[in-house]
Amino acid sequence: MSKEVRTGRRSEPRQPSPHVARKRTLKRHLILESAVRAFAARGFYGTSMDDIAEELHLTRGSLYYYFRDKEEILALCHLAALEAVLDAAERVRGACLPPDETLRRLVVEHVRIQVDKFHGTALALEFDALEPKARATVVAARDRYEETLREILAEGIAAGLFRPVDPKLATFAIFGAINWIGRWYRASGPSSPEEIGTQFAEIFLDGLRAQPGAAPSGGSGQR
Amino acid sequence: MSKEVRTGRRSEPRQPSPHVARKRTLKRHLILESAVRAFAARGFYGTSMDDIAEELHLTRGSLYYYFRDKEEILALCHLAALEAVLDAAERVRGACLPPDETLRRLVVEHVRIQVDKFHGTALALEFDALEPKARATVVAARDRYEETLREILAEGIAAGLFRPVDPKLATFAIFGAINWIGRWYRASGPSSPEEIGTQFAEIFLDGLRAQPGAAPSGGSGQR
DNA sequence: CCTACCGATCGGTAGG
DNA sequence: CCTACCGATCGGTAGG
Repeated sequence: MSKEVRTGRRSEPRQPSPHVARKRTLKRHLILESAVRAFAARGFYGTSMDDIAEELHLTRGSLYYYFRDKEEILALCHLAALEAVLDAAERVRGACLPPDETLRRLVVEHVRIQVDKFHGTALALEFDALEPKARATVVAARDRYEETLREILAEGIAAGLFRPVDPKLATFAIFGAINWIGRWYRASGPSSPEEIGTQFAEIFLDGLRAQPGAAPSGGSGQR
Repeated sequence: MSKEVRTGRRSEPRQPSPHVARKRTLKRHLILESAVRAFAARGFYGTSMDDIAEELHLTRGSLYYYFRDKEEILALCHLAALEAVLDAAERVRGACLPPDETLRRLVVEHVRIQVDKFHGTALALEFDALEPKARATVVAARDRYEETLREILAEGIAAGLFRPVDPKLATFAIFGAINWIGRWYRASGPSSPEEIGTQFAEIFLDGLRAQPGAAPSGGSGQR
């Protein structure tokens, strides 16, 4: 918060009152939410600043009071999404569960965050549109998350719990399936985010093929 | 205009010579290939007609001799990709193999087509940009392909070869993983399209989890 | 007369 | 936070 200098008797222009700063932060949140919706629907280049401003009953120009430019809004959308899944990954890993259960929970959490908070398109936005510096920041956060997933897979392989797949390709497959959700998911559809996450985790963990020992249809009573 | 006056008994203006028509068809192919590359790299809205024309040493205006507008180009890119994977699906299904092997081959073929012929982004383009009629055509072809995949899954489930997953969600998972390839694949990377397709098929068919009966690391001599 | 374009510019709209 | 604009660039089309 207030770093060092008390505002003292004179209001410094750099230091708005807490009340004003809070209002500004809230508005920034609203704008980013509107932007995520628009970007998810029509992509970065297909979304105008008017699109983002419109549903907040603002005009295009006002957005530049809150954000430097369109790219900054895109970068912050990405970073918010990545922060959310990185938090989820830390929480899930903190539980110190076996790699398969860790993976299952992370997939479910990631799907839930992606769908509920980012309209299915959290990490699927085009950060190629960002200038090098902002892109580097976003890519670094994305790489941290991908690395977390690869670690979980590597641990599972080392423990003999997972087959010796290529952790990179497996990570891309999982990411792809989750990031693609935004292209087909509709809130009015038959599947809830929880059902999607649970099914996806099941497919990635156990595959489509029935276990050789399992009965085709009648329960084997294993569980 | 003098519509009624025939120019003589030969050379109808509507019917160009076969040689000229062929040249035109070839040129159209070249333009579509350029467009796919550009759309894959920067998306539909991020690509200008100049971008598409540039690498063919044409000017923007010349494209309008070959195509009505930018949307038609996007629609034809989609349809070419869908035609390719639909052909592959027909070929693979024609072999009358068990559902698991059919699925494996189709995933490998789809990945190969997607990467080699469409720069990883064959079915991942934004057809929301199309006007209703063109979009309906593209969506119909895409639905036909998705339906094919769902049928393979349903047959496998009916045969007891696949676990009773939701065929729709499983199809979306497979599509997502494949359509996401364009976001990370680089020809200079370590994995060939064939390796990617093979690994993806393996992950979807058998999952990440090691079989209960299989040895963690030492070969069981099964194969 | 037709083909395959070009140079220039149209009306609109983007980010800022 | 809006109105009034800018430099540039967009998709698309004119005449030759």
